[in-house]
Amino acid sequence: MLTLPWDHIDDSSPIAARMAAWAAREIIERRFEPGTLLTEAELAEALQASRTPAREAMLQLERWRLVRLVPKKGAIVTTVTSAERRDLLAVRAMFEVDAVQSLTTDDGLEPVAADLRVLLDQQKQAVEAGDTLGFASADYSFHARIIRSGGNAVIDEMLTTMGPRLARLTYQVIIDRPSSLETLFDEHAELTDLAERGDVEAFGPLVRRHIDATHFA
Amino acid sequence: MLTLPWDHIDDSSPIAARMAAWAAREIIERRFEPGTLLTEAELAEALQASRTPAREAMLQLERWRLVRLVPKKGAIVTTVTSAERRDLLAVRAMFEVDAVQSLTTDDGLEPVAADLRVLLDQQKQAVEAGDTLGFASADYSFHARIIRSGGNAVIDEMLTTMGPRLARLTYQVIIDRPSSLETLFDEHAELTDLAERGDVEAFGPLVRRHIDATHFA
DNA sequence: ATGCATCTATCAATGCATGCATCTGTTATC
DNA sequence: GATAACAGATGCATGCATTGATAGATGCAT
Repeated sequence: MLTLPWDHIDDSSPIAARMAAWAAREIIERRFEPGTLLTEAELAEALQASRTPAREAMLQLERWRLVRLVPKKGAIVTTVTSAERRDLLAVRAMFEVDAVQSLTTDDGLEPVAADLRVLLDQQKQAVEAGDTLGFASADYSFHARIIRSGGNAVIDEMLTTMGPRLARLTYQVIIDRPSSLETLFDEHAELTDLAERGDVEAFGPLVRRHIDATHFA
Repeated sequence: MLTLPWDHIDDSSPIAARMAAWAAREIIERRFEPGTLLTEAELAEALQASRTPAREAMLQLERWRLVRLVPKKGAIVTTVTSAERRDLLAVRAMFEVDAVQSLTTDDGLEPVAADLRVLLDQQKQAVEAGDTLGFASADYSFHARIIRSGGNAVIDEMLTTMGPRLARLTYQVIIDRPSSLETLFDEHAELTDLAERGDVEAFGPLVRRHIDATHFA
C-alpha cells in the first residue's frame, strides 16, 4: 500500500536498515531533538553492532533529510523549518493533483476510494489508541495512495524518499496542535467521500484547501 | 547553477564520492552496459581503493537509479526503459510548468533568461566539440535553471537526485538518434526567446511540446 | 598582574583498509 | 536429476590514519 520505508523492516533485515529505521523513529518522535549531534558510534552501540552498518544508516538518514551530514564532524538532527513545511506540502499537493487529473474516466476513482476508506479507518484506530506515529504513518499512506493512482513510478520513488519527512511533519503538527487532528481526519473523510463519488473535478481544490486548513491554520 | 552531482567532485573529494562520480559517467557513456554486474571489488580496484568506499558509492549509484542493488548478489546496471523515460520527463515537465507558473509578475523571467542564454551557449559549444555528455549536462542545467526559479527547495533536491538519470536519458537520445540534437537545441533556443520576452503563458505548452518533439518523435 | 590573542596538545569523530562470516549461484559428482 | 562442494559476492567487525574542534598553555601588550 506504499507505506513508510521502515514498515517492511524486521529482525531478519540487514542491521544497517534496522539502524536507519530505529533512528528515524527516534528522530520523528523527538527522542533525538533537532540540533543533536548523532554519532556513528552511539548508533552502533544502540543496536549492538559495529560502525560500518551505522555509517550506512547515516547515509539513509541524510537521504531522508532527518539529519545533515557534516564531513569529519557528524550527523546533526535537522529542524523542520516553516519553509520546508511549505515546500514539502506544495510538492505533495502537486503530485496529488497531477495523479487525480491523470485519472481519466476509463479507470476512475473507485479502486482508490476503497483503499482510502481502509486507511481512513486505520487513522481512526490510531487516534483512539493515542498512537501519534501510527496516525502520521496512516496519513502518509492515505496521501500516497492518491498519488500512486497516477501510475508514475518516478513520482512513487520520490514520494517514498519524502515519506519520513512527511511523517515527521505530520507528527509535529499533531504534537504542537492536537486540535488539528480532528480537522485532518475530517478532511480526509471528505476526500474519501469525494473519491467514492468519483468527483475528479473537485479533488484539486479540496486537496489545496486541506493543506491550508490543517497545516497553515 | 545547479549542475550534475559530480561536477563539484575533484581529487580532494572523498574517495567514495569520486568512485560514484566515475562509475556514473562510465554508465552514462555506456562503457558499463545495462545488465552488467558491477561488483564492489572492481569499483575499488578501478580507483585503487578499498571496498568500504566502493560500497558507499554503490549506494549513491542506486539512489541515482543507475544500478539496482540485489542483496548478497551485486549491483546490476539498469536499463532506461520507455516507461522510465515517460515518467521522468513527465516529472520534469510538471516541475517546469509549476515553476514558471509560480513566477508571478513581481519577479519575472528576466534573470532566468540571462542564465538560459549562457547555458544555451554551453550547449552550442558542446555540440561543436562533439561532447555528448557535455551537452547532456548543459541540457540538464538548462531545465534545472527553469525549475530552480520556482524557489522550492524540496523540488531542487529531487531534481538533483534525478539529474544523473536525466543526463543518461539525454545522452542516450542523442546517441540513438543524432538528428534529435538539432531539434533539442532549436527548442531550447525557442524557450530562451520566450523567457527573454517574459511570456509566462506560452511556457507551459511549449515545454510539453518540447518533450514530445524531442523524446517521442 | 591581568586580559587577550595565538599556538599547541589532545580528543573525539569520521574516512578508509582489511579480514572474516555468510549467503547465493554454479559446477561437479553420484 | 538431486545433492554436495566450491567460488564469488556481499554483510559486517575491527583497527589505524586523518581531521576538526577545543581546552589549556604560552607569550605579549596593557
